[in-house]
Amino acid sequence: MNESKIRNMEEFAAISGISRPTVSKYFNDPSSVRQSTRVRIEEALERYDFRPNIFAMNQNRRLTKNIGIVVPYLADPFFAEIARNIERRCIDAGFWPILFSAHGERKLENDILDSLRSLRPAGVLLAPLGRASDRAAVERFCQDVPTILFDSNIEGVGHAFIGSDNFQFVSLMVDYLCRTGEPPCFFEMRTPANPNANKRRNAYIQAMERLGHAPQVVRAEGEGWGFEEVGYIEGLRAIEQRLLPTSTVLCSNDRLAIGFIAACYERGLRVGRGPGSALRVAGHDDHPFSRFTCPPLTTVAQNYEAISDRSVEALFALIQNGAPQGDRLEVLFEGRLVMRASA
Amino acid sequence: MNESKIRNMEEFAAISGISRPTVSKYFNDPSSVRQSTRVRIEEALERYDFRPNIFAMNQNRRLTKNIGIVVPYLADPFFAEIARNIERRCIDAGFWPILFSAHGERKLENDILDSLRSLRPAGVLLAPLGRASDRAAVERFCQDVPTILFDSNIEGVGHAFIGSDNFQFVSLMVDYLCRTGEPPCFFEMRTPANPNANKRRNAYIQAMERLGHAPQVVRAEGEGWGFEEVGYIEGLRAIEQRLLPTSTVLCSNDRLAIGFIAACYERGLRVGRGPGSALRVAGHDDHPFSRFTCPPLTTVAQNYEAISDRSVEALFALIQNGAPQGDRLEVLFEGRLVMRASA
DNA sequence: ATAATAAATTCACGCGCGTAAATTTTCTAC
DNA sequence: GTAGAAAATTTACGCGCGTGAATTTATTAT
Repeated sequence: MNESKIRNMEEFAAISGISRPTVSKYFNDPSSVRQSTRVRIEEALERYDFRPNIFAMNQNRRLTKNIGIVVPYLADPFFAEIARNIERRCIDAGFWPILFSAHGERKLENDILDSLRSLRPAGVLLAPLGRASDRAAVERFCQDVPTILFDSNIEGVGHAFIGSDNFQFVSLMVDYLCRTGEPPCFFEMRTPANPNANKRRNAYIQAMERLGHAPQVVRAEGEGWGFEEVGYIEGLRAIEQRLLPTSTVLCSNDRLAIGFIAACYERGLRVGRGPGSALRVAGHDDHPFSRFTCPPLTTVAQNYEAISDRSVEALFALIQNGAPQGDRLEVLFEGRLVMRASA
Repeated sequence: MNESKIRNMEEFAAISGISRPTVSKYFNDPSSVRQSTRVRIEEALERYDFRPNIFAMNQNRRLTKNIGIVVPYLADPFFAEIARNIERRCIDAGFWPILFSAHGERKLENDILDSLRSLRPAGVLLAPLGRASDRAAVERFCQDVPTILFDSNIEGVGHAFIGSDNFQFVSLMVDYLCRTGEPPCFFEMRTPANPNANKRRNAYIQAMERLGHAPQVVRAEGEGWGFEEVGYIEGLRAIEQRLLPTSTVLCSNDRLAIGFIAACYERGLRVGRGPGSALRVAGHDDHPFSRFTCPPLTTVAQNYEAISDRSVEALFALIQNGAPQGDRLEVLFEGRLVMRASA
């Protein structure tokens, strides 16, 4: 490879014997130029490895190839995994994904939306904070930028929502738990950050009533995104103060369950479904760490890949075709029961 | 606030009654203009909320305000936490951090460096993959872009390295374990992805010999960044095949230990330091999840904040003063023993 | 071979801002 | 009040590329 002293597209066009506008066309869509031209450009490309200046490109294009990915809390491996999937799809489609985390903070989420706006992205995939989100701000943003919401819904905001069917998740698990033992109580945070939590509680109540059992919700105090910590602290308290009405505990999500199991262990309560076990514990999400709790956590698995794939797909459609004609798209994926040793 | 129909700096300069070049100066450094001018600009800014076009800014500036942050594996909450700290510092200093994860893949790391180059960043904070990194590629990159390596060192590459003192980590733990019970064997991956692992093994051997014990290394098979999985699978195998020469196991890192503890639990081996415990298990790093294993994991805590702070500090110095005169800076922070129930 | 069509090229302008040089205004000190 | 310094302004150019209109060249059909 010749040393690349190519400074701009002008020079590159010169040495490859093609006009600059044609080269420009090539970089925006290689298939838009004649085959013979394309070959010549690509040959020159191998010898000189030139890349157009991103800033100049983005300045002049009506729409950039940027795609924003916003998650509420990146220290949660669940979002890291989803972000990874999404990133890959975007890159494969020739886009430039940029990842942001709100780190659980409302102000940061708003700042991110502001930054994103000035990046003039082709589209944005947004998993909002939920309750902590600034609904008005998100709404304004979605009016300016094609945005798909995922994981956590804000009713009526954004051009589509892709997530999980929380009702199906919870009834699946409640059915299973009732079928195999004592009906569960429901362990959740009193003021959950995520709107999915509310859906899950309601689904729990509904499922229990359907089966003819009395629903019993145990509420943990605590704020923020340190769910394991809350599950642990409040698990200890629940055990000590005998707040658990049953010996089967269905946690609103796996991270709470991870903390709760740690509390059980510390208090010498054996978790599991076998004889000699004091307590059954289950969760939702199939968090990456759920396989490594002691005992491994029985849970309902989110369909990570389906969610990320479908979100990206919806965004691409939105970018190409503009806002859809009909209603706001909502896709909810079903979960899969993952039976492990904890319940 | 008046509706912002401001389309560019020209218009904004006009309505605020200041010349465009002066406004430009203001945005590059508000303190570089006269106080009275600054006030006038900021008043206009409140009424019209104009923001300069990022792409046009970056195109013409010698150096952008972008700072690249590259981590090897974002699904590891350790890196998510560090990234968060770094992001915040950069924003506070008026920079624009952009986060990338190599997701454990060499090709992706190289791609990221390529992308980063075209972003013309003021500087980059890079936690390389380690063994899987393309040394030559990273080296070339560091020659073009001011780069600080952190967490994982590549000898001689980059303008500085900020990390942890693995020797101190391990001797701290070995001392503790020997002082309070049987000397530990060392559980690690046979071909660790991270160069820190090699340092830790050597440190273990050295520490044991210093104390007059025979070092015993147990090697786990397995590749990649799914450390918990490896720890679990190989933990099961080690227990079944009675490969553990002692009843105290020092894991190379916490994620391995998390998997190992899960294996112990499954095999009915009680982990802990009390009577009735079959095995003591310890790790290194104080991974965010280590507090929630069963039992909670005894470990050596990385100084997350010191590492991220010092890295950012070193990068800013590098950006301002250019390459330093003397040797490549290497800063190693000491760890803190965190005694929990597992050992 | 010629006409009709498609692709490539040339030409020209614009995007929004950085920045340097020259000039004017404002500030500071005496 | 004036000289000198400092800040602001004016002027002018350039960054690297997108893009549209007009023109030329290449391709395909007749």
